[in-house]
Amino acid sequence: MPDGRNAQVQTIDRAARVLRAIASGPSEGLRLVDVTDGLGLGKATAHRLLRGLADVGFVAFSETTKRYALGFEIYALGAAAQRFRIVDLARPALARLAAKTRDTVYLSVRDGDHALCVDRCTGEYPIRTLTLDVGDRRPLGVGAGSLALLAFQTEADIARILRDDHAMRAQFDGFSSDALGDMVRRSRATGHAFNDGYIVSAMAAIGVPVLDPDGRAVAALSIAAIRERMQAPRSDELVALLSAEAEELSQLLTAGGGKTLKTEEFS
Amino acid sequence: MPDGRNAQVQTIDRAARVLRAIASGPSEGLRLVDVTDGLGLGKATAHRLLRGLADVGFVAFSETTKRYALGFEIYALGAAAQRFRIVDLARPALARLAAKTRDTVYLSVRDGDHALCVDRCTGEYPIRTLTLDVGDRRPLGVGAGSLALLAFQTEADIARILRDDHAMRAQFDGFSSDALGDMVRRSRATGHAFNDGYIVSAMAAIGVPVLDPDGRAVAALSIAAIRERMQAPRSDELVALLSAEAEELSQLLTAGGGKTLKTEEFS
DNA sequence: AAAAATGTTCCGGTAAACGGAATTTCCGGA
DNA sequence: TCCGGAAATTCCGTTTACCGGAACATTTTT
Repeated sequence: MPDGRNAQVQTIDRAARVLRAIASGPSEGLRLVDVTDGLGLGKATAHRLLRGLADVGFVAFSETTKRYALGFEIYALGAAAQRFRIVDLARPALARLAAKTRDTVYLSVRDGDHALCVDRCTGEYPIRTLTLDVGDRRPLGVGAGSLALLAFQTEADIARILRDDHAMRAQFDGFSSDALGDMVRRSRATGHAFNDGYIVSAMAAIGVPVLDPDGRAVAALSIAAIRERMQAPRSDELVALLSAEAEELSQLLTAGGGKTLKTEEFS
Repeated sequence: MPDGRNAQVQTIDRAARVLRAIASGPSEGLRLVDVTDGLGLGKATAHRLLRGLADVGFVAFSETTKRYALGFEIYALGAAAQRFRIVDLARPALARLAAKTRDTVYLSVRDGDHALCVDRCTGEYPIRTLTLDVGDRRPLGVGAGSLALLAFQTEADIARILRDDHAMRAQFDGFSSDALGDMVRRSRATGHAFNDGYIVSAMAAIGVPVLDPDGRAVAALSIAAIRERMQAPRSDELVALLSAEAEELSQLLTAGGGKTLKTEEFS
């Protein structure tokens, strides 16, 4: 189940489900029945939604094949979500890290007071530690990547988050304001975050921030593995590898930041 | 006005407007009032829609700044719209062509029986010919890019389109099935489409197909200018430039096509 | 501290969505 | 070419989910 809660506005919830179904379907598109069966909607309802989505350009309908695919407007909206441009830029780095270390590598960005996992790359080591799925959120500070993000926000922000966000960390053990404050301090000192089995005891993770020119974290690279693979000599190598890629990413971001691809406006 | 008709499903129509408003707003996001004022919605209505969109991850809400920005789900959907990957791949080519020729360059893809303009790059020549906006649709065959797309579909498809789509070409002069059939034949023979003022009399355009390995057009590059700039010696150069870029793009597509970026599934 | 602007919630009326069923279109097989 | 089944589309009476004015809360400005 993607997100537990559902439906403040029924139509939006359903439309979103439809779009996700189409997105995860074959590239030639879905037929009406595929949507109805997949989502348990009535034919009439699904049809009405699809037509509505087609009217606004979110899906494209092929008269000849009777199939629905994602439309250009969705692509254009996605391209306008500049905050996530880093996913494209970082993908090669993730792939390199996963290949070199054989472990699982994550990319997270800040989303409000949460860390949002926006990409993941799996290495070929046989024991996999898939703690996070793409799209998952964690309170800032909980997890290596999340901690790296938190530790390199502004001091004021960190203070506020430590103070106010206690509730959203309640379900995790060992993330009281004080404990987390210590972790933040250590992370700032060393330049990287270390999660030694705080969440899942058999595994550990390292996170490093991707900094903007002001030294604020705009993203975090992290790597997770079973604890045996995160011990002394290897962990240092991993920190070095991550830091190097993060540094390179920072430069890519500031370099490419200026010449923001300006797709012509609609509206 | 983006698309003339509106509202099969009111909520979807409104939600789409909201998303577009956010997309074309500042990157720090829009406030509730910005949305209400911009779209003429009531406060309660806009608020409900925004919350619904936030619930499904289409917008992200910052508690601290009270601003709404595009959410990760929209980005993920956009990235899943593989058909439009070509836009990113082609952008450098468009930029090069616009710089070299100083004219306006377009990228179009087939969308049903229409050509859909998916990107545009403006050269610095003082007389600009902005016939197409990004997002605009033209019946297949009407316009240089559109004609290039049509001419390199399968023979059966071309025949059907010539036969059946007369109605959608009615508002354009000189695009009867016979006339268009001739244009198609000429385009197939020469490898490029030429539009010598058929639509707007003072201007002309050249289009070339971007072919897949089977020789089917998946996109078209086109360039438009006032007719004076589209005469004999220069037009040949333009055809050569366009063809070269189109060829390169074809190879990029087939090369990059295999290793499709597989972002992990949500479900 | 008051005032203005913005954000959030409430709630009854009603338009808009719902969905079962009828109709039409499409497609594969004989 | 015709037929039968599956899918797509439309119809329409029912009802629910959305609407939006207004009250309330919060934030920002003066």
